[in-house]
Amino acid sequence: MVQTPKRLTRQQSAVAEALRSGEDFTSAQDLHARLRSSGNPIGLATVYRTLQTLAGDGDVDVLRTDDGESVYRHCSTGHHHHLVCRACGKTVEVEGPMVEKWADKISAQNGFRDVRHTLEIIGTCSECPA
Amino acid sequence: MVQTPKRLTRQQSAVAEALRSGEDFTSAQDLHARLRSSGNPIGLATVYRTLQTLAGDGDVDVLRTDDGESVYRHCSTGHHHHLVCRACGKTVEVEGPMVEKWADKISAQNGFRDVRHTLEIIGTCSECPA
DNA sequence: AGTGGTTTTGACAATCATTCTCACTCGGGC
DNA sequence: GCCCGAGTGAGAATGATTGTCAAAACCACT
Repeated sequence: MVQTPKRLTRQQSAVAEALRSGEDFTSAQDLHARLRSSGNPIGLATVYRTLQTLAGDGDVDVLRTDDGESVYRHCSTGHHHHLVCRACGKTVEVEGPMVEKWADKISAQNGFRDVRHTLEIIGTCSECPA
Repeated sequence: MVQTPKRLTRQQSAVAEALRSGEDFTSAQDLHARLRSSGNPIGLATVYRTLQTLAGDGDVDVLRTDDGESVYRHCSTGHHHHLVCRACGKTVEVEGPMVEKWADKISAQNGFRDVRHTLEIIGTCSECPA
């Protein structure tokens, strides 16, 4: 198995940087538009590719909005979940050790292996009107 | 506000029935194909519309597969979560009262209102190879 | 059973995020 | 500086979902 060389390109840095500086979840399309308008020529396909790679490496979190769009966010720390405001998009990272344990227990009880889980909580934050 | 009459059509029954008889999550496309091939003429758009309605009424559960396809499943009982086999699609419904409480608590602590959450656990079940 | 007014349907076009294609470019080891 | 394969990008392709709108079906009323 030959390990593929990992080149460091301007585009990849740009995407990673843009994600790192953003607070909230961002769609690939948005990211592309933002990079473009900030004088950073980059192809849409490249944005998608880079995001996939980053997500695969666990450097960013991915989740799907209700309308089927994938959104990305830079996430440094280990496993955690998200509390998202449906109005303004504000995101709070939360941890729930008991949830992890519960999921593991349930899985074991049903004979499931290699288990992963996703948990998202969406609501309206205190700064947004009803 | 005049309440729109709810007509009972052959197509709607067919979709509801097909969902009720199915065990696992099914995509709209699959459902459409299955209805068609079982001698039940129905339009794709109608399948989507009906599924949306059913989902809105809380008669079916919706979730998104990793590749962005919406899948539907008939779910009788109240709020619960799913343990899904990534290989064969087998689905186990599970409840987690403590998870609900945890989610509520976290939300309250962060000042969120009108909170909903989604939790899916995926793994490989005991009957599927690694 | 017939009629009318409205909802629902369905074939097809349109949309839209994402992926594919493939010729071209550039990073970096020599 | 040279080379070559990984990386890029413009546009086409894909594929699920939604919109359109004339035609069909439903139901209340006679």
